[in-house]
Amino acid sequence: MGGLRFYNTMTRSLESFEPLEQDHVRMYTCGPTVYNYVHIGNLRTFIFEDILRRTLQLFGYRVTQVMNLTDVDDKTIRDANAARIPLRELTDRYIEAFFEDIDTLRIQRAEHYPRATEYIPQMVELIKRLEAHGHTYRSGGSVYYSIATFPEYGKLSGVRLDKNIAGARVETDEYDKEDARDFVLWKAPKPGEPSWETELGPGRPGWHIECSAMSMSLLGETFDIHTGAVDNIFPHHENEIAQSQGATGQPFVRTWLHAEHLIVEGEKMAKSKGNFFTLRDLIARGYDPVAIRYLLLSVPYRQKLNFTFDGLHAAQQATERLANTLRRIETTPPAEEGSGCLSIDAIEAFRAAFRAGLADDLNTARALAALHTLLRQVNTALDHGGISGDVRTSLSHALNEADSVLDILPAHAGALPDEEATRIEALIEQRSTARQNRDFATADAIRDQLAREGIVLEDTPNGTLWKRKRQNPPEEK
RNA sequence: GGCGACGUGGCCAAGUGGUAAGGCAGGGGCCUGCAAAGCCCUCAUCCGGCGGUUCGAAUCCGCCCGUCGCCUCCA
Repeated sequence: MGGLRFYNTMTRSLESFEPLEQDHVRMYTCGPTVYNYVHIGNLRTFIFEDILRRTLQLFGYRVTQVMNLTDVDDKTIRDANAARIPLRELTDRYIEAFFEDIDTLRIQRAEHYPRATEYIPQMVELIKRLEAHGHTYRSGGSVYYSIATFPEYGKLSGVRLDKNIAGARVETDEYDKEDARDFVLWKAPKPGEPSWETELGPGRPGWHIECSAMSMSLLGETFDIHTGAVDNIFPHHENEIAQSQGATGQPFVRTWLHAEHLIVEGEKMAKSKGNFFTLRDLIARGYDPVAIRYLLLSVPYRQKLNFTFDGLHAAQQATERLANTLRRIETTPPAEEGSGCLSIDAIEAFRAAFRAGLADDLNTARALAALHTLLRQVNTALDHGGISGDVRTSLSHALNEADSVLDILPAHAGALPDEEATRIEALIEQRSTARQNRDFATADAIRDQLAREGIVLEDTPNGTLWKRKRQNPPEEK
């Protein structure tokens, strides 16, 4: 175990990772605000968190991951009101859609998905602790955090609020803050907004408090890793630190990891630019979820990821090639040990390179390069000496290990002799007979017919294989 | 105005002092009845530009040009 290195936003440096508990990592990953379908930018971050989680597991750690679901905020309230439905109905709908989407992308489930509205008592409790420590003030029925009482404020982001007021947009303050830099912990009730009766008075929570309350409730006052996208660094995570450490006096988080943004065709993704995509949009255009996953994980998380349809096409080709090679391995009988065979050394070199890539701050590009190199060696061996039974077992283990993190190889579907497959195989049988009789016209007619149905044939020394061709997405502009 | 990231072949991208991984696309060849799949060869004398440090830099320093992001609720 061990050997992992992560770039900690707090220290702005690469650090060796050691969890507080020897074999156990506790991490909090900022989740979605459930007022709409998640977009591919959100998913890039979730996939980074998935790779993080799986890498920790690969390196022997038990992981407890919490991902919050923000189900009360300005936008959820706005959209529920617009649709004239209860807030809960709106958020239930998009929570369900969220789980569908992460399943589609093979993102592993976290251990906990707390909803903000179910942690109101914990938030109130936390705010009371902050009050007891003198970090807050009340005004107009709201409770505010006084930045001036927390000297470390700004340490994570490097933002110095006193220095960048000029030029920044000046917010017209809807509430009554003493200082423009302060932020709200508890919002006074407003007409048309949900409100909770609490010891703080009626109202609803501010955005930042939920993450402090839920993370500490489920993971303890100090835990190992906190993640999100770069836009969360300021003010969200900065405020979380102020809230948590202001209340407990203990360090909040040991390692902060932040994913860079995804941009589209070189530009920030925005609904107004028409370059805004949800997972559902891409699936509807015929793209394969595994290709989308591949693309989103292929660029290391601290790099901006430029999402393009060319890139998605390339990802689709790459995943198809991986699948083809895997199929070759499975359908080729073991060879005798000999020259031209795949060596155990090649597999061990791959395992080392793959793990080294991930250990280096989740360098997925390096890990993928190692995988591609191995699979080329596999194909070369298959074309020449072959793969012996023993080597094949090791290969299989190594590939499973890699895919336990990447999850981009096709699932072993097993033999499923449904009617469709039976019919196709009967046609292939007819074609084989025709080929044996050198009746290529008939053979090709059968192949063409199947091709029109989206079935691709491959004649190999071990018989004719078939696969379903992925529907070719329409050309993008 | 403040803070920050980045600029490597047609596209994506690794590499942070020792002489350019990997993928996609392209070209040539092999295999095949023809395909498909796969393999082999090929594809950056060069890493935004100009200086500097060094025996040696894509990698360190300075300046310039360019792109992108954050600056109170956007992952």
